[in-house]
Amino acid sequence: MREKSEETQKQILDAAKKIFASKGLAGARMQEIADEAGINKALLHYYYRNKEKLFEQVFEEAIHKLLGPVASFMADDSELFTKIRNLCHHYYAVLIEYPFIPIFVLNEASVNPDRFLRLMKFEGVMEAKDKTTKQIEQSINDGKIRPIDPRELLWNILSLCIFPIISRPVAGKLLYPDVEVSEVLKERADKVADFVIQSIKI
Amino acid sequence: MREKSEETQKQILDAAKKIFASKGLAGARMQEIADEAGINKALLHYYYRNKEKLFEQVFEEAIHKLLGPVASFMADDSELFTKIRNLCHHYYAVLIEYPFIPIFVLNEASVNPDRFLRLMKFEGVMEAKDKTTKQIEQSINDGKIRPIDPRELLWNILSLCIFPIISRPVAGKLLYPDVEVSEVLKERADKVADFVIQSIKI
DNA sequence: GTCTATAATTTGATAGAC
DNA sequence: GTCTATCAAATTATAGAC
Repeated sequence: MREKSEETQKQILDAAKKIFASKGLAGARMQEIADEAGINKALLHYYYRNKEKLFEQVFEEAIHKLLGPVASFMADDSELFTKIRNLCHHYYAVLIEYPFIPIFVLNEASVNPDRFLRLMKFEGVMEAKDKTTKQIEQSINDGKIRPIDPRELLWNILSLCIFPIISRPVAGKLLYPDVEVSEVLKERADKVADFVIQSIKI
Repeated sequence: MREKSEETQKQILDAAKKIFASKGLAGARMQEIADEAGINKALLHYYYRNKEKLFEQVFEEAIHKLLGPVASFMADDSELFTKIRNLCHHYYAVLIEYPFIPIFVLNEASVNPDRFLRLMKFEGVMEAKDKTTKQIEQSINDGKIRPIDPRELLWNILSLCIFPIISRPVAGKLLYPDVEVSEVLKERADKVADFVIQSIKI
């Protein structure tokens, strides 16, 4: 079936991504990950010395996928409404694939906020944020959007992009009992962008 | 130091609250809870037969504090914008006082959505939601607000009320490095209500 | 590289003295 | 009611054959 190590490695990472996503770090079982990858525990440990290392791999890859583009999107020269739309789409796309990121980051952040802050600085998020902040202020001065604290606006966008992902299991059952929530989420990026733009446009 | 069982019980519940909130059910260790409570594991098991039972106790108490009043607010007969404002204020008021509840609930809800759903039904959240949903639809038909899927609107309000609380440590450092975030949060309820109403009003 | 079998460790839970 | 000591089960991790 499988011939190469690279192939197995990918299977492991995909399996780990899936299990970590639904169970979290503590709740995930190495056996379950091995099963999902179609191999056994021993081989899993052969590829990744321990569970912690495996998680680090998946997590850092995920963070990079999330924050790298966020910084790029915020730092580019597109018009404000376009930028908001791009940001929403990106957040939803990545977080649907790595839904465990927010909860894990938030858990860690409550214990050690500086660790995540360091990662954000490394990815260039701070400068990107400053640039977007200036852009928002400029848009207000130009009479393009109503007055609003840029920090407030950014926090709102983050809330509307991230919270639905982490609340998906319960909100899905509460609000969308008869629909496939993953489908709802896919369409939600654009609707959230609309919601934000509706709120700030003159 | 301790004389009575009631006192010990409270210490246990407070400790469990704290540990479960930061580690989740799977991540929490009975030893750690015992340490935090200033007792030993055996005594912990004397008060609560097993970890599951202890968790149930803490979880249900937290849910009740959060959802009971929410259901009342949603079920009352106030006008839509007033209701939105009330909801935002209530969420912020309660969650500023009990900031551990959301992470705690979301952690577990991701793993076991049905447990949370059962509690929501018990607290009467479903009926309250249905009533507010009808109210939103009526407001759209009356031309009072722009067309929007009620589920989408409710999910947005929840996001804007809950996410800032759980992201406070990291968002605070990112967005408000030189300000006291607790002060920002206190004023935020009204601003969030404004943001939502601005987005949906005609 | 991949497997089976097993060691080592963690941790929830209990027995029994005081 | 509270403790020390210990068991039993679950789970991570490794040894060693192929």
